[in-house]
Amino acid sequence: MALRHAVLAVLLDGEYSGYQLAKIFDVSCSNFWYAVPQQLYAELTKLERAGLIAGRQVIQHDRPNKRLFTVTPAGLAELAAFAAVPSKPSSIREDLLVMVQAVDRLDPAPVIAQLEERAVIAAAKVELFDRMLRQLRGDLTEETFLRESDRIGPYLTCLRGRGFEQENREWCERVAALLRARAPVSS
Amino acid sequence: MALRHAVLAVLLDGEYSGYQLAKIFDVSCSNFWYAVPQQLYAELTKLERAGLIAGRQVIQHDRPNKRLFTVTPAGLAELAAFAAVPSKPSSIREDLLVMVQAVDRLDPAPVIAQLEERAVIAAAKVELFDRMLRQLRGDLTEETFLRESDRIGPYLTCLRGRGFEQENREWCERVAALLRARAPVSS
DNA sequence: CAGGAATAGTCATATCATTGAGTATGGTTC
DNA sequence: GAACCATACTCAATGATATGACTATTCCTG
Repeated sequence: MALRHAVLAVLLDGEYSGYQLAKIFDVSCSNFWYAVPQQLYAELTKLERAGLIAGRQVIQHDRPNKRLFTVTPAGLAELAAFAAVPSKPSSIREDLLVMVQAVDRLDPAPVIAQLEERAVIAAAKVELFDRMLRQLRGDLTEETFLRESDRIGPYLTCLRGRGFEQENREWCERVAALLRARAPVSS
Repeated sequence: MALRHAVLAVLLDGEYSGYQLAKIFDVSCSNFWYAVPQQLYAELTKLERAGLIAGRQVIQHDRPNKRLFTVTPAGLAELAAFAAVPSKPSSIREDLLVMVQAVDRLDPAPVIAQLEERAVIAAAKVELFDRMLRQLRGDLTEETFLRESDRIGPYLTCLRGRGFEQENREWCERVAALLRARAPVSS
């Protein structure tokens, strides 16, 4: 029952189609939730049936028609109710950490390779988030923007995503260098 | 197919019963994977049937009997195969972030309360991880331990857990303070 | 004009995860 | 001695997620 709230939260920003949502929720740029398109289309159907969002058909001539969705007052109330109940911390589940946990008893080479690859990915995401942040705050300083803008939610979640990826990158680089130094391998 | 590898990775450290594993995988101290007891018992059954772990019955007189499990050579091979295939980054899914994403259109009071609560929880986990790290490295310095010990996997994952919670704490505190400053509320 | 990419979406299925309720034993505390 | 907690584990039902295969349209490129 949480994907639905993530969808509602994103639709607060404006009308989106399932396809557009799919891009927002994609791994490459989702800073607070991830979902595949199929999940989103299914969720949109449920949300519409529940009266929490309203869809309208848009006829297009240059590409397939689409349906754009907006949050209804009932949807906003649902979000408010969601925000009112205490949430549990999300659980950590990361394959790469499992590998590092076991690395003493395994060949470290593939683990090192993955750590280095992940560090690069994390660095790219940090840069992506930096671009998103700059775009969101326009020509204001961060401080001014956060004090005065009336739409800071996406900026704040983006900050969290940036912090996570920065941490991730530093850890991956440190661990990779360490494992390399301990067991000099060719790869 | 990832819980199974997490279980194998933990069982590398020694014999454990399902009940002991359940404690290790509990939210309060799991730094790289989380699972409820029922999942673990089910997974242990599957792993034993697949020959990846071996269990032995231990008769106890002061409390119920238990079964202790160890990784078999086949299990170690399975872990090695797992570490060899590239893993996907885990997806972010955090209720609290969904709330912050939507906070501009909601009453900020309950969100602020949850952020402050979460900051306290994160701070407690940082301290817990610090204690675990100290215990793991004994009287060695971190640098010496990481260079010379032959069991650094758990230490490294613990470092990642600490970094995550530290980041989390700082973000929660900052965002809570910011939202408080923007909309002075009673709560 | 064939092939591929982008847009826009659907269906089916299998596995995974969550939740709640149980069973059983022994020790401790009030 | 009743209640409660810790150990140790099981079963069942539901809900969420992941995976793969599909349909359809239009635009752009070679």
